[in-house]
Amino acid sequence: MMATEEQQFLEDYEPKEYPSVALTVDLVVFAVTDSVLHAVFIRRGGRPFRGALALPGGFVKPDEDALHAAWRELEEETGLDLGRHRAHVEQLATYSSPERDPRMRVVSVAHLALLATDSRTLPGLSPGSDASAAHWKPVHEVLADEELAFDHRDILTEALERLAGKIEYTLTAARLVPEEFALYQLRHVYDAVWNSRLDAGNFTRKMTGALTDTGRKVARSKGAPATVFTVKDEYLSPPLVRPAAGAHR
Amino acid sequence: MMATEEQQFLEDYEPKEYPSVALTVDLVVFAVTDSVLHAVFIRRGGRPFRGALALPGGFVKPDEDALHAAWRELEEETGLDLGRHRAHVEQLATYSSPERDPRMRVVSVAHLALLATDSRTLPGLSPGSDASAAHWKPVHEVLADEELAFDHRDILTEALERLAGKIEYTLTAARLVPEEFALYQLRHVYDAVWNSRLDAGNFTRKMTGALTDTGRKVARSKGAPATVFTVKDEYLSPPLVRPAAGAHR
DNA sequence: CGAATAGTGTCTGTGAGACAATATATG
DNA sequence: CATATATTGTCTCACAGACACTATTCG
Repeated sequence: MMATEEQQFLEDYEPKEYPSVALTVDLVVFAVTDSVLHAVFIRRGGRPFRGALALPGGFVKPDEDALHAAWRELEEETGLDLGRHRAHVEQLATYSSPERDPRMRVVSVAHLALLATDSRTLPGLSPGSDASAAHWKPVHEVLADEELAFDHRDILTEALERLAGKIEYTLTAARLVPEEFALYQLRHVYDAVWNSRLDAGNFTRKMTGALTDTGRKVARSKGAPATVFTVKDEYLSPPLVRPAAGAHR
Repeated sequence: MMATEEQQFLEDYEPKEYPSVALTVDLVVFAVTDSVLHAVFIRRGGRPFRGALALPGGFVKPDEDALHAAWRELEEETGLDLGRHRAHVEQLATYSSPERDPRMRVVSVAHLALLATDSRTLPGLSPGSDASAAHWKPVHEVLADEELAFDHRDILTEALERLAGKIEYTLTAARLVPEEFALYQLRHVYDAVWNSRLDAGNFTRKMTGALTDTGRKVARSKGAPATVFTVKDEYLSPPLVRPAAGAHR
């Protein structure tokens, strides 16, 4: 029996010495303040790509899967208290070019992380031992002006496109806003991600179907008080349509 | 300088002995015949999961990325002449649970592959050295009746959902028919994937905007001859909406 | 009061979906 | 001619988007 299994093993995995790689996760951590989409970056101190911006990340440990590693790194690298920020983490894509890290073969499973904010202040990054100066930066400015290490520009771009697409047909945008929120907060998330100015009236009508009215109101600096909502349905039907700016790739 | 780099290396990659994994690709290969969606499976001869169906796959080599490995395995495991079938391959997701293969730590990057058919015959699988009895099976029947090895049921389900979602707003369905095709062929793809019966008239009107009329016609066994089209736009605007059956998840 | 904002009302155009009508092929 | 299919036409309903309007609050 044992011999059979061993034989079978060899049959399935022909090469006795199979290739092995180092497995990491990279994180695109998004949050929105004042209608501006921000992400967490780390300024690289050493080679390669010294001085460039990089995404937080780290190794996947032997006893965890990639998603678990992403959550752990999110906590370690950013020093965030994730319970307070109702984080959402999902897998994006895997980057496996043999040349993506000049030092060694590193395959990275990129993840998208969304943190809730009150629309005024970004989650505080209290640098832990790992966190070498992790800080928030406006995503669109970074993409326009900054050099990004490794293939992190590709990862960031893909993360942005994923988010922009996903909020069309889901209430994923609510992950970037407190559990109880006013419609203007949610609308600002859409504006930040889509670089748009959605009509407040139409937005109200289309969203309220998927939301629960708490009955409470919240005062703004000026104007009428806004109703406080919570999410009822995770999916939007019919979907919201992204206005012209780059709708198709 | 050399010392600095070494020092920096250690700074970035703290653990001297970083964890390593075996990296593989798994393939979900789809094709459509007579309005039925099929996929390629391999009946497992040995443990674990003896007798269960598995997806084709294999190791990612040291000098290639996952997508390249997927193309290579598609050729090797199925013995297909890919040029003839205008294959489309894209990354799906990465499966990294430490227990997904009881023998060792294997991380797999799942890929979706689409093969074009003339709607009558499936691409012939000429088993190469690797291909231990790879064969086509109807996807919905397999999901209903068969045991699937490892986490391949999850992978297959995710592939199906990805395809079903993607053909809503792209002409990805055209990857499953010849380069020049009649509308009924394309419609049969939608019916196979969505398990639907789309109205032929409405389908014609919505599709023709994204297609180029070749001017030629093709005769059917009965009825009027159908116009032959090619793809003009890769994206559908406005998108096609999937009818009720399982629209949301 | 004036300015700003929330939420509703209204109108118009587009298009989806159901189905009829017409044209074209086979046997 | 009977039947099957492609393609176009027609009608109705839903809704998106633009924008006006009302209500509510702050200074």
